[in-house]
Amino acid sequence: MSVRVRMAPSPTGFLHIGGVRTFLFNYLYARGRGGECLLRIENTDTSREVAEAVDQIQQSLKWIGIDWDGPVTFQLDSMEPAAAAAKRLVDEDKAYFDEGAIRIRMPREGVTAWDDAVKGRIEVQNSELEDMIIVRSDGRPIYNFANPFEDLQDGITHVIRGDDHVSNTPRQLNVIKALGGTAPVYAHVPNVFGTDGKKLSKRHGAVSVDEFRKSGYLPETLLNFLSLLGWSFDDKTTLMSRDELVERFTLERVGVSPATFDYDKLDWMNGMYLRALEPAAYAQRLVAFLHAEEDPDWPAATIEAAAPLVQEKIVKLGEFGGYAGFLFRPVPPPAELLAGSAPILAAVADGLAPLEPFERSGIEAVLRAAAEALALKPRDAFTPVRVAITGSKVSPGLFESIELLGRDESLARLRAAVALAG
RNA sequence: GCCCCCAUCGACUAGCGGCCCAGGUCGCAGCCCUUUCAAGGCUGUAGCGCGGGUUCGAAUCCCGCUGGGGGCACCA
Repeated sequence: MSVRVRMAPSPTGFLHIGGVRTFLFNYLYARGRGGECLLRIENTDTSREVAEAVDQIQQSLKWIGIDWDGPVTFQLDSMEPAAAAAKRLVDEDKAYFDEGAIRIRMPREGVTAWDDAVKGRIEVQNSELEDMIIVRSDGRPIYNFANPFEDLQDGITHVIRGDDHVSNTPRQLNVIKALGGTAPVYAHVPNVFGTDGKKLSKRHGAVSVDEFRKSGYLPETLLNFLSLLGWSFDDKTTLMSRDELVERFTLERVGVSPATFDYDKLDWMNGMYLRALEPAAYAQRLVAFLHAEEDPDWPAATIEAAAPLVQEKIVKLGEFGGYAGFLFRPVPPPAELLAGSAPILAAVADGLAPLEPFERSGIEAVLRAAAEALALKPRDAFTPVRVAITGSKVSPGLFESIELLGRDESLARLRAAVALAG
């Protein structure tokens, strides 16, 4: 039997990162076994909001690197056939009308059980199960009926979903039984929490794929990080590409207890991926990101030139502006950081004015000579220069920054700083 | 209230009866390197929720407790 799974997002706007983690497990499981991965939208209407959300969901999934097979399907489209199936159950006396709604007969004795691919065997006393409404009095099927009905229709072999569906499972199992179908394998993966042990939400930080993208996380980071939430390959491996994940993922190694989303570790990992990029690829991604999220007018050539200066330093592409924004706009230095440093600033300006060629090594020589002449430690001498040039005590390498800024602008900033330093 | 699930360093986890006075990664602290910040290198920090069993031996198995989470809709 070949594997077929489905990802079933609700079209509620943005794609939640916790949901993506669940989809990822579906995706990895199917792809690792040559199976199929379907995308089924669990919509209850066809409003414009839904259409937009569906669009968003697909874009987010594609961006992060999760693809699917066949056309996107919609739960709403199977409402009719599901209702018809419910009527058939009534004809077979497996269900009955109750005040206009249809209820399914649940077994009265014994247990309903299944071997969960993640949690192991789970049993529920049938006495706990009530005859559940499967179709409303207005004719619309209920989720707990429509969902397993569709899984049957779609030939789903493995239902990999969130922990919160565990208690729905015995009901759905009985629906499937009534419909005469074979139950898929169920795998309930643990939830993802925020740092306070509560469901991951906005107040913990970014939660939608879109937010992560806009902050400058790489899709490969998110994919790798998400895979490690509730799953591990072994006791040592942390960094894995999508192909490696596909090859290594198994449901057996999915954990049973909930995981906490650790933003610090995500940042670390993104830094790892960012630094591992070839300089050219890094520059290219940086340009695309900045033009889309920061300022489309920043010259690509300047960004590319600045890329190597920040690659080792920033952990998210969105941090670029904070480090290298001084290359694109004036940055008035805080006067208090320049107090008493007029001599070194002036000496550096005088030294740089005639420098030829205006390059890193020469610039460094000028700065070091100026520091030595004034008997200043490099650290003490360079700080005011850094502040004058970049507007901050924290910046990319000073010499490279000056070279990139160019002689005219550098001298202008240094001389303005001399005036400020008094 | 009833039902189900879960429980290893602050976080993600390895561990599936002896290899563990518990290993890796993030974080944190210190040191080195150093023009700032990072990166990198080194060292360190910290954990099997509690109580009973079973066993020659338990983080690993069983029971109870406590603590989390989820569910009990003509919601999805």
